[in-house]
Amino acid sequence: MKPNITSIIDIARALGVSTSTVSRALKNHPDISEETRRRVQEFARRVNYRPNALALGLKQQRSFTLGIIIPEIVHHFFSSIISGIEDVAYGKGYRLMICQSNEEFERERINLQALLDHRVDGILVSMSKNTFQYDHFEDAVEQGIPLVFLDRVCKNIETDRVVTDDYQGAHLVTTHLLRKGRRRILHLAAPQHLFIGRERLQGYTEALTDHKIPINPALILQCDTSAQVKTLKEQIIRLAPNIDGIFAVNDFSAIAVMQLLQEHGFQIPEQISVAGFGDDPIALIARPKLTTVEQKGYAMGRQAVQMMIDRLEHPELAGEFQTKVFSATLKLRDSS
Amino acid sequence: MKPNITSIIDIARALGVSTSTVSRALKNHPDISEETRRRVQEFARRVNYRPNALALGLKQQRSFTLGIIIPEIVHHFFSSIISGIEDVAYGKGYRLMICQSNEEFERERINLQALLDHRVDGILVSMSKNTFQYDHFEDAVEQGIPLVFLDRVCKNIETDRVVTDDYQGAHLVTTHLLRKGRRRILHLAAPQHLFIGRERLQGYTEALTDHKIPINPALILQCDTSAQVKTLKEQIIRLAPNIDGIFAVNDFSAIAVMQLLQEHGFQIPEQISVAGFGDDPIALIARPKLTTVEQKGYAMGRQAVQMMIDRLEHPELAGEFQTKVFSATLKLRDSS
DNA sequence: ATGAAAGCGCTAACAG
DNA sequence: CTGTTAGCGCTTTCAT
Repeated sequence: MKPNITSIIDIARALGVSTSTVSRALKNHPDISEETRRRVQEFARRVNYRPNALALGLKQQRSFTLGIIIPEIVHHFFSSIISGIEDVAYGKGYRLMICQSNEEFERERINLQALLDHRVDGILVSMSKNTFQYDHFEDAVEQGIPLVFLDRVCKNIETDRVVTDDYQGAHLVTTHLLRKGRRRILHLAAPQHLFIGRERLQGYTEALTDHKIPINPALILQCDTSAQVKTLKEQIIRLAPNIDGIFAVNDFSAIAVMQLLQEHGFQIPEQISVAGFGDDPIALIARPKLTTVEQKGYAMGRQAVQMMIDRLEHPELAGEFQTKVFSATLKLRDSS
Repeated sequence: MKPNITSIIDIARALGVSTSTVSRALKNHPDISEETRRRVQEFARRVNYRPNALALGLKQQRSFTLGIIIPEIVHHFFSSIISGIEDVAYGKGYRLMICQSNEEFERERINLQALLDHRVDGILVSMSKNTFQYDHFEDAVEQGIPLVFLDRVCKNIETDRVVTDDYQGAHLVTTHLLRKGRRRILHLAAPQHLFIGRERLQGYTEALTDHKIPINPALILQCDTSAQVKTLKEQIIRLAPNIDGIFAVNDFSAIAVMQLLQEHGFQIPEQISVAGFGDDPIALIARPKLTTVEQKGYAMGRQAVQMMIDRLEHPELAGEFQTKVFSATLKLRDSS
């Protein structure tokens, strides 16, 4: 930040007017004479004047910057969310500060604080897997910073939310497996303190119940990463001969388990049908192509900022908090 | 940004001292009495005081924020870069503003301007594919904002750079294919205005030349996305019977072409060996697993911020600009 | 139609 | 050891 950047003061000095005149001329204030406005704007353009966003933010108590905290940017779902957010945010003149929690609570807390320090106008959050306490979110809300939770929502905090209908998606895909004649379906579940984990498990169990199939707890494993599939390798292989379907809570574990089974000679989908959740691009790379549930990350991101900006720009019609639910659709492919 | 956030002024008022005393006490200035320091710090902690980064930035002409412009966050390579950047930047007290150009020049220009408006201290850039003019970068440099180019460097601008040894990587993988006895190797190339495109092509051609194999221009196709593989489908299939190897400029096109060939009955690697570049996680999902060149995104990101922060914090030893080259290593897998 | 002055939150030179 | 003052860049009353 070198001093050789032009400020409103430089322009004022150069043109022999006051800074207030320059300020007004620049934003087409009606009080300013045509002549002065022209001179100022022309000069500003010539010297490539750009307002200092820091000064603006300080003055207006409004930074036109939004914060984002997501678990891991490397996951396609989250990066799609970011793209969605970015596309509408930029269009409306907002900038973004993006942080990753890396699924760590402490990092999430620090990130949140950093965003507050920078006086962002609002924060979009997808909670880390390892967040079990919520004071940091409460602090933000108390300071008057609106939050919008995305996908990984925090039920203990009253805010706007944007989620996938996880229950419905899980029900949908489990039902699909059942219709294919699968009866002994293994569920690779997400941690149960996560709302999405509970919802997807419930979709699974209720679909089974709808088909009068008793729930077998031995067929519910907590296993939501490919690394965990490796860890639980033995156990899964032991189960394999006795199952005919798998519903994994995301595509990573779905593909990992599919490949594990293939290495052990199981035919997918002939012997075991496999389905995932999320429709990550890898679902199309895997062989067989993975049946999965589409989750509309990009659209969810757009929706989330939309709600945020509405709230920021129309605090009067604040009203109640909203939860926007995106329904999930089945992507039928070759693995089931 | 509600006014109910405590400022240094509130603390001063509450404790009956001046704001400068508070400011000094907070940063352990030696002039302040033990007693006052304790009182101030205690109070600050109690009311959860946090300095306003906007005010700080304005005052110190230094925002402790870095900008990043990358083509697309959804690509694993770029999100790894971001993770690397983030990990060291946060450790050193810098925050990040991340922007995507979506491979559009105009978006890149706008993003750059937005970052300058926010008075970031420096900008890390990986150029868009469609950037053919560089005035926006020059402007930044002229304003005294240091740039560091990452991977997609701009040769026309004098700055620090962090790159993969694309030439060497391409030479390595092509040589590998040659050693496997492949002689008619198709190269799916990146656009030639990109430095990486030229370097990888050159690695390919020189490896062939080293083996006394004449370059066949018909075996060089510009095709660096899976979408383009689809577009060039017919042409590729027509070539297929006459080739025995493929070196693709990245893993997306490598896998797309591999799957295209498989659908048309070609055996990989028996009939045609395929190799990519980048070592994206999809290389391990594809079947056969893709031979590729590892590109150390995370490490490159770390290196790039490191150089940036060094430059910012030690302008005195500014010296010449540096280019840090990461050598590429071959990931031998089943597709070759 | 324009300018002077105050203030957003903070720091630092200068005074005492 | 502490306070006063000025100023970072900008907006906005309030005068004129």
